[in-house]
Amino acid sequence: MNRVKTIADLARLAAVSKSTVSRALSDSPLIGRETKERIRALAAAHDFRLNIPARRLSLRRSNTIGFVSPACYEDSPVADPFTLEILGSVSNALHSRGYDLLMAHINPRDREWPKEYLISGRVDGFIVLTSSRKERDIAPLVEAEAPFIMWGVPSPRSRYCTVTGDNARGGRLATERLVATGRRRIAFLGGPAAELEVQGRQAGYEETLREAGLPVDPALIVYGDYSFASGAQLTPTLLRQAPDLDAIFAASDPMAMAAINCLRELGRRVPQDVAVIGYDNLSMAAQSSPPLTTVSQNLRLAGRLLAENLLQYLETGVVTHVCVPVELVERESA
Amino acid sequence: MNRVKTIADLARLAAVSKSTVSRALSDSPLIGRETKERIRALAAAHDFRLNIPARRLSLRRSNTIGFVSPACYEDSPVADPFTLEILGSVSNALHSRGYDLLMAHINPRDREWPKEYLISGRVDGFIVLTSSRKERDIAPLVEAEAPFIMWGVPSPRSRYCTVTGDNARGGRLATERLVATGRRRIAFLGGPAAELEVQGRQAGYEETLREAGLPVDPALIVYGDYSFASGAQLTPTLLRQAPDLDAIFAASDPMAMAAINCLRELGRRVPQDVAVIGYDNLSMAAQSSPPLTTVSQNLRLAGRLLAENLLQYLETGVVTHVCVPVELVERESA
DNA sequence: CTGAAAGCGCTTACAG
DNA sequence: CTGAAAGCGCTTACAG
Repeated sequence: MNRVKTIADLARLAAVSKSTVSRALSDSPLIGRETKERIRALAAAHDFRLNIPARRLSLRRSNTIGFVSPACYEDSPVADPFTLEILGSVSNALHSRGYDLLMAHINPRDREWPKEYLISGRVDGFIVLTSSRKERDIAPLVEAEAPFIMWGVPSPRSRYCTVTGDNARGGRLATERLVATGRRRIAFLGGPAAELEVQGRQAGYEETLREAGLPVDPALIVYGDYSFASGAQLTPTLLRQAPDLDAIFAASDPMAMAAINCLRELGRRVPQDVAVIGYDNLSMAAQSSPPLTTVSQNLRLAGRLLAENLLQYLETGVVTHVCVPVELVERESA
Repeated sequence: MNRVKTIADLARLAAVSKSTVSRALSDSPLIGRETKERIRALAAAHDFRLNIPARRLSLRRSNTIGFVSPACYEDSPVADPFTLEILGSVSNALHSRGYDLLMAHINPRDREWPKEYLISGRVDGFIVLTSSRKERDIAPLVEAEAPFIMWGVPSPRSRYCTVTGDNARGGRLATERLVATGRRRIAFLGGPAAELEVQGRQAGYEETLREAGLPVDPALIVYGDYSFASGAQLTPTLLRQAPDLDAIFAASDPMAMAAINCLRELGRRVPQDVAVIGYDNLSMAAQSSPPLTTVSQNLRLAGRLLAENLLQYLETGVVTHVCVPVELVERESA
């Protein structure tokens, strides 16, 4: 028995036309239930799969989304655990909508990459995760008029879709918890100062301090880049500038863990001497020792919204900006 | 000026046939240098890109590789930093050979996924990274006769390509370092006991102990799953079974960092009281505090070999098994 | 060196 | 409800 490779083969077996097979497989209402079932059974029996490149050519649509992240930068890939966690939920959401997920390979010095993927029909749009170098990665997309959605706070007058966390509220929740447990010298171990999400969290942090009658002390505020490395580097700085600090609100879980590590090395106990709160609730947070109290962004939902709102944009052209809710996950570090 | 979207448009502009345009763009030796340059200049001027789905249909080859990893399991995606680091180098290597990288979405309870990607022509082969559930993920691939390459030690009588690290040597290098610095009660904080790579490392560990005249003590040996979580969970066990341990050789950098964290929490200093060595030299290793001494597997090279050997297999059918060299990166934790 | 033509395997407007 | 035919945009054997 020779393999059934094309709808023509299947049509011959079923003694119908290619059109009918095509319609039966795509569940067209034009085809009678009985015919449809017969053809589908035949297809299943022969392990038949539609040829997808042919389908894409015919439909002039790739049903593929490009994932843009520093993990696939050409020169210096950045391995950020956040990327990987959100990648999983994006993949799930796209899969259930019948879309493939392509890792876009980016040369940050080149502005042609969106065209390379888009004009060539390899991708219908992009999901962009680019924590620290937003402008640089976004510009070529805007220039190429590429359909895309970004994780992060939109810049004013942006015409692209975004999904973001509620940063001001995240900053509030963390700071309120620290204030409520009696901390008075609370440090802000931030991400890049230029980022709107960092500013949002800082605003939440400062408001909460003021409401509690605590001063906002610049010596307690530093900016890093979300990485473990920057947490390890900045914690000693913080301790030097403010030896009496009794809490740290970090911009990411890796930063929080780096901070805990440094604090212990320098003889401070966590949470007794210094309470620490992270951000994102990555899988590592629950397993850290002590288990990390952290602000959860519901990355599962975030991934789904990134996928669904981009697909919706492709269909309708409607630009959406959504904000996923944020909650404090209380564990032992604060 | 209306967009130049197909080689037919370009052919009209250049006053040649579609065949000539196609050949010029694919750099065929049949075309004269002058004609070729003229056509290519025209293509560049109009931002022309070949339609890739059409090309794939015509060539009956997708020029796309599927990346299989627990990061995209349907039910419970696993965010392992190792995955992300190797993904970057795989992406680079595939890109420079003209291949796209698709994230395969896997339902581990379903054996159809390789066919779904392969028979439908979406993918020419797979790169498989599946640390802890090898058999389960490999079986459907073997069954579907899918071309693939795996990161890891091949099981006996396997007919697929592999790239692996030199585990026995990794185990030796780490243990030798610990012995040389005077440690006598060295714990093995392993990965899954059933894995050949873990057995390889353990063999290197035990041999080195014996050569140094030290006993192999079962109380010093435990098995986890490479994750930060399992490091955090098993370090107290180890300490209970062997309170006098003075070194830990961990199966991954996250495990090593979890161990350091626990040790400090329990009042042991690192490296003074207990030396710790990790595995993989992920970016976090250099930034840990103290900076982690670790066994480096050269993931850059590993990624390149995964890509190149798979492509070579697709061309020639030659099954390769290669082993990337391993070296000890000496930092401060041991 | 160049071109006309067939073919890759789908989808769908059109006709019945 | 079903089929014949055109079309999606490439590549390449064949003929010149």
